[in-house]
Amino acid sequence: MARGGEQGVTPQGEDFSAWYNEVVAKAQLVDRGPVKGTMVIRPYGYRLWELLQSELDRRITDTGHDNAYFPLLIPESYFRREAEHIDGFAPELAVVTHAGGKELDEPLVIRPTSETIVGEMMAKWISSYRDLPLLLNQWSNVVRWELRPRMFLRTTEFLWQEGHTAHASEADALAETMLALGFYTEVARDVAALPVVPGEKTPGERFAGAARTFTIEAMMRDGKALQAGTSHYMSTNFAKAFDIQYTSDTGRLELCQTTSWGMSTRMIGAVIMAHGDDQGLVLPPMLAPYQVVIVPIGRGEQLDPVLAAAQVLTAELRQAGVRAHLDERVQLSPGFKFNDWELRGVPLRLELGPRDLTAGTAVVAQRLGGEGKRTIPLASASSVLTAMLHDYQNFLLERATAFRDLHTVVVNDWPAFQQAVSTGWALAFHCGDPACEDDIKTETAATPRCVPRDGVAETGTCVRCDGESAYGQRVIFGRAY
RNA sequence: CGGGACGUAGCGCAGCUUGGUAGCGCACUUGACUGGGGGUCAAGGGGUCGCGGGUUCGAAUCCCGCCGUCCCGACCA
Repeated sequence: MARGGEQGVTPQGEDFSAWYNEVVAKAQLVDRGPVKGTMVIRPYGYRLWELLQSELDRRITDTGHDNAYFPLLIPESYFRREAEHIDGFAPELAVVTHAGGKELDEPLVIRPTSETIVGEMMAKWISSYRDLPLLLNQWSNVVRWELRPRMFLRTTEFLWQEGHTAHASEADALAETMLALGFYTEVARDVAALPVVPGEKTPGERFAGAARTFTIEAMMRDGKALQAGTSHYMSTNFAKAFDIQYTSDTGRLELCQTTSWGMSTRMIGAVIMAHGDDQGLVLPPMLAPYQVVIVPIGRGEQLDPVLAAAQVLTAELRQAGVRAHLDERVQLSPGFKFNDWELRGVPLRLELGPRDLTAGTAVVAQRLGGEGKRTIPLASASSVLTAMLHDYQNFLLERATAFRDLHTVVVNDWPAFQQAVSTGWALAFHCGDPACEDDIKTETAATPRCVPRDGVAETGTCVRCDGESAYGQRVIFGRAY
């Protein structure tokens, strides 16, 4: 077992699922709920979501979006108005048929997403081009009755942010779609230390009812892909279904162009699977509920001055903007606490004992990537730790980027493709035929993850069927969660 | 809904082949010693062995049925 500071390894293959479930439970992020696929998010796990939420919400509201709240229960008839939307969501809807002691005249759907009810209200709120753009966002919970739930990645109920906007022109709506994709790319990279690849979904992977679907794809430590955020351009599909219209400056009645975009608690699963190792969770400082944990050491009368100094230090660090936590649990040994906090992903640990106190120092250990333990002067603790947290955040991003690049292979033939998607991603030409996508999935379990946004314009023949490349560039294929 | 595994203390498991009235580790309680990498010793508390039926003097163990969970697929943020 690796000690703090050493490079951790993550179990591979079949052991990866077991490892993931164990980490989620041992780090005390969640418990299983009584209903299959639901999770009780514990305080430590919820704090991760809060920190992610605040970073994302700032970017959303700073760009002119307003938070609002729409009802959890949606009349079933709303879903029927957009044909593709209902087709896509029907199998996973949870429906309330009884309430108030009797059967309802019309069943109520527990929202799986809010396009329909937001669309209904947008139609009432928009009448002139002067009302556009309408930029709304909602923080909410949604329910989707998934066949195979998995903590954070695919729970029956999950928390998310859903943006819904209406625009006058296609160009404005597309710009909005890309703006949201940019929020996600930035939050993933700068907050979660995930080097995601933004790009467009192929037609077969599009959101039900969307004209174009964009995604950010993250690579997990077993080489699989995870869609960590998504942004949709709806064209006038929902505007037609819900009569979202405006009178233009030339007096003509026009349909709005709408968008929707979301990021969910799945992001926490991505962080666990992209950074974690056999010692447990690895958290980037920006997301860590506790960035520094102070473990006081000593017994009996020796402990009192240590505790007093630790309390002063904790206050100082908090003053300096560091999320510091003093572990005052008397019944546990220091060694136990070291392991406990490593398991829970805390970036830095500060050991403070009688020997340090007389020397005016403390011992720092970094969860990953450091050079073992380091002794620092107490007087400069806050500046040293702040710098270390900054470096550690960058280190995790660089490490994840190197991992992703190492497991992404440019391929031109089928054997190389099969090899690449068995351990990571393949960059390959594809014909765009859904039947060919299905064939590839049957053979390798890999699906097209996205057409990368920053891809190089290139042409070639399909890696599977030798047909003409459909996207003018290479497509990322990989197995996915 | 297919394919596989498993249900025994709060958690993780052994016992089942070859029936004899339940055990181990962790956790919990009390005390002492301890405390710089998951402490030691001592004493304790806690279980309708998933549910129902059958065979038997006797079932956690053998037989039949049911229920549930997890993993691999199909659905998906």
